[in-house]
Amino acid sequence: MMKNLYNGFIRIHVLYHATEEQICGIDIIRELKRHGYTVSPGTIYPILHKMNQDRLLTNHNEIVNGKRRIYYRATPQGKNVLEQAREKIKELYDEVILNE
Amino acid sequence: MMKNLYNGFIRIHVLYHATEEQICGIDIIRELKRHGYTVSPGTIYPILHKMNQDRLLTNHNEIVNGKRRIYYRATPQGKNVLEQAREKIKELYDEVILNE
DNA sequence: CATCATAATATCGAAATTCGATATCGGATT
DNA sequence: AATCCGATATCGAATTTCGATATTATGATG
Repeated sequence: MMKNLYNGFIRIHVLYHATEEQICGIDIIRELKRHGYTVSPGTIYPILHKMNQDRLLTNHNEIVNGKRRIYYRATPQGKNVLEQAREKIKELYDEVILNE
Repeated sequence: MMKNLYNGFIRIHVLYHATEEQICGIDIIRELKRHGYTVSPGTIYPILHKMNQDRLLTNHNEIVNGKRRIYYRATPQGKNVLEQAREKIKELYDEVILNE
């Protein structure tokens, strides 16, 4: 049950990083691991595809070290969704952390 | 897509309130509305049942104003899950809010 | 004591999502 | 052109989602 407590968290992390810099699937898996989330390729790629399809992320190909990578960046719409998410995070924080 | 960004947030709010006081479905719908989340009965009751079944919440009946209410409180396990969630929230906050 | 009104909860079920497992792709090296 | 391997794509059974709808339980009414 409590696995999917954090699905939204993961998406927000992705959106945030895609705002700061261009990211690819492998980068994100590593980045999320740093945050304590272990996500497999079968998890992250469908997320990226969905967010791309929903116009929250754009993508372009690059060759790095002889390997093809698909880099993603947040679109204006993606940034907008992130901004809304920030409000929700602040509120959750105020309620659950500051009142503890 | 972005509706289910906040599913986890809603569950955490529920868990938090169930730690502070006893809550019933109707209370939660009102409380979540206060936080900007509009959830219907068809959404909240399955959530409560699931969390109850997963031993994060206990329940007991009460008659209030001639109506039966099922009140929920967080179990020790539920409080534990909330505690873990707090860590994740802090981390998300540090990353997404403080670095903005 | 039936019946109604209503607050609160329960259930349904088609559609969407989840994610580990597995397959595929594409460039480099030899 | 064969092979390797980092990176991405796909599969699909199981689970989740949530608006719509039904049911329940209690007090009030006649």
